Amino acid sequence: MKIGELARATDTKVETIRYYEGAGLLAPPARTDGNYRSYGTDELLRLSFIRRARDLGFSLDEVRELLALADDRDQPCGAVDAVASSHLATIERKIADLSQMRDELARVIGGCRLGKVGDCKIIQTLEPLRGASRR
Amino acid sequence: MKIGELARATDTKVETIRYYEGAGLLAPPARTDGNYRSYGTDELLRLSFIRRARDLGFSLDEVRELLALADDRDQPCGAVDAVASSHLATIERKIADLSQMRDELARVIGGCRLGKVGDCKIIQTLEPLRGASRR
DNA sequence: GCTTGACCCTATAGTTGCTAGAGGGTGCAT
DNA sequence: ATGCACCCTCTAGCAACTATAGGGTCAAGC
Ligand SMILES: [Zn+2]
Ligand SMILES: [Zn+2]
Ligand SMILES: [Zn+2]
Ligand SMILES: [Zn+2]
Repeated sequence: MKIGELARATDTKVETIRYYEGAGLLAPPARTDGNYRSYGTDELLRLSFIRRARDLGFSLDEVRELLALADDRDQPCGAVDAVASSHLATIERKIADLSQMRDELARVIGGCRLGKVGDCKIIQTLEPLRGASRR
Repeated sequence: MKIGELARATDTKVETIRYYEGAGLLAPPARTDGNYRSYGTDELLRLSFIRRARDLGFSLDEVRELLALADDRDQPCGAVDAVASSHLATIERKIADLSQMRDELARVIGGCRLGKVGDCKIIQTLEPLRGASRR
């Protein structure tokens, strides 16, 4: 199949597929006489793998690692688990950071009485030495 | 004060301060005879504002907007509230997305029995079609 | 008065993961 | 032969920095 078909089949943009090839996630495929990339089922499977991993938030480096690990089917899967678990920890850290941001931001916004800018709690919070609330 | 002092006072890297200047968040400051940037209290306050806004996750575009709004102290603060509220909504969307990722990833990892890669639930989840019909 | 070292300067490229464009070639139908 | 959808390579752009390279400045110590 041509790159456009592969793109439709995997819900990926054509440019992204070419980008993955340049990034070493997909091997350079066979070419037609007209120099078009020509893909088969293997590439479809590999790209599906990549897309699913990306949907789970894995970085391209992690995806590369997972792809390499997936090829050694008889090895123990501890390394796979390690990549996934450390990624999960990263996501949880991000959620924690964002939740703290959300709480603080919501608190600040809650203080706004929709008056003048000079009296706005949001602005005062951002202006440390001129306004009220310090932390 | 020189840029290094300002950097220490605001917990910002020197390069970041210069970057903010190039990005139009800080005006080009006065220079010494030796062509060193020379900052005063105004710049310290402005950079503190920027850092606090960044800590709350505002984009540089949003910070620019907030800085502009903060200057018109007699205007109503509705626009400030709008920027902050829409940013809060963005953060909440991010948290929701990441939480879904976390749940799915945790579920997948929970299925791993630490056997061989070929039997690993993590790998199988990423390889949608291979579980049934391989090659 | 000369060197050392901490600090400063500009300009440019790298990071992540794509996305968009320019400027062209291919393949098929009308 | 002409239009059109699709493909090609190469380059630049996005956010928000960060990190070099290759210099200049300034005060202290010998
Ligand atoms: Zn990760
Ligand atoms: Zn307000
Ligand atoms: Zn925002
Ligand atoms: Zn496993």
